[in-house]
Amino acid sequence: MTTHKPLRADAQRNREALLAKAREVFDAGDFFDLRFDDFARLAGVGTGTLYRHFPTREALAEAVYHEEVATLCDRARQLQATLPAAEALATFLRGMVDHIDAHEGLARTLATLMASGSGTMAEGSRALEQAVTDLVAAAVRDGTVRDDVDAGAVMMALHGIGAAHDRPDWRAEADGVITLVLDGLRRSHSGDGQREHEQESVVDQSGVP
Amino acid sequence: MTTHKPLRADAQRNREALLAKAREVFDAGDFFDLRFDDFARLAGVGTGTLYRHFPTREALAEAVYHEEVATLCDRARQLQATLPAAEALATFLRGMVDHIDAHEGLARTLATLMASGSGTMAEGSRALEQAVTDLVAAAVRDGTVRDDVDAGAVMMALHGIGAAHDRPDWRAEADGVITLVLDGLRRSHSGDGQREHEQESVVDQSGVP
DNA sequence: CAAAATATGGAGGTCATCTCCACTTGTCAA
DNA sequence: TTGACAAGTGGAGATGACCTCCATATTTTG
Repeated sequence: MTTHKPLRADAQRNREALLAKAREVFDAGDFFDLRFDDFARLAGVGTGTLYRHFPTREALAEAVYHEEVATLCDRARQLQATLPAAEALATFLRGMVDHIDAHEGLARTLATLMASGSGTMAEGSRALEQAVTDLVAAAVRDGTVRDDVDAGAVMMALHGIGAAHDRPDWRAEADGVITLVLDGLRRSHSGDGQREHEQESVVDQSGVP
Repeated sequence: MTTHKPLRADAQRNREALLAKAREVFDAGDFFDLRFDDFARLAGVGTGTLYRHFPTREALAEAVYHEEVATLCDRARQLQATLPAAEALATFLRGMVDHIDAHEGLARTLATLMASGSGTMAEGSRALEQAVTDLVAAAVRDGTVRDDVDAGAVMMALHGIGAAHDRPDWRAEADGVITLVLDGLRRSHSGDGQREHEQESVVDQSGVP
């Protein structure tokens, strides 16, 4: 499952070198300030080789992203197995912030790619999303979390956290978002009948009058 | 204040044409699929003229963004003047989603710019942020909203909504985020002593083991 | 109206991206 | 081991987007 095509020993080595260098450059946050050709040199391979292994910047990013996501998913599963659902969710989300904080360069890179990319790294994201969905679902099942808000909303909030890395006091605000989300997720505040987000059309909405 | 430099009649006209076309292209979402040179043609001016008025894509985007933001800020002030604080905040946030929904192309464009840009449109964003901050502050003052979470967190969540425009059921999830944020903002759920986001160090955090 | 100031536009320089193919390296059967 | 075929390599150069520059055109002013 890890290797879907039998690569030649040679090719395998180059691919590895590329990925290793990519991780390095990602973490430094220099990914977009670097000519793609130069990146090949940096990794010690020719331009052609780089392009054969990873046809685009995005393809390379996705490959790196994959491992990153795998780590996070493992953590999610581990937490889910050892803590009460609500706590597992909370811990995971808090940990997520730590993680993004620790790998700012990577977060920046990914945010950029997600925003501009046309649905790239969809697969990698899907895995992470599944993990979050599972955590939320478990918490819903044991009654500590409301069931009328999709887990996707949580993903969206996380997305915002990752994308806004450059705000002056990112850390405090990121923690704030998590706090809001977690408290917002708690089961019904005013008794029981929590009305859906009905949205009564507000005022005039058209941008230009 | 609107015109800080006396432009020649001629120049003024071209600037206008550029902006008009820009708004159009933005809303269509084609902004990044278009050669910048071609955009000049499209607006009926020469390349040089385009570059003189807007040295970069970002500069052009910011100009468009400005008007957009002004509209939203007006709405915020208007709501704040006519509704109770909590309701004004809620209505504004819900309206924000409608607005982004209605101008998806623009939202997409802006998200891209915010993510990749190096702090561009900081000024435009600041105005919007101020509006949100004011709305939150008012609600805090009248006791309907907690005071231990920065308004910046709300901005961050909004950012996430704008940046994730391409998710399959964006609308439902966006509404979900707003719901979570609003409920999360309600003053203390469990009595009074709402503990700060303390963050007890979770598990192993280093990306690579 | 003439001259000075201001603005125009597009031809062409510069530079990152990506393709292509003559050559090297690895693999496998005899 | 060896030969021969497949798989992979790398970098020269085509491509095309971005931006600059300046001879020309348009406004404004005295």
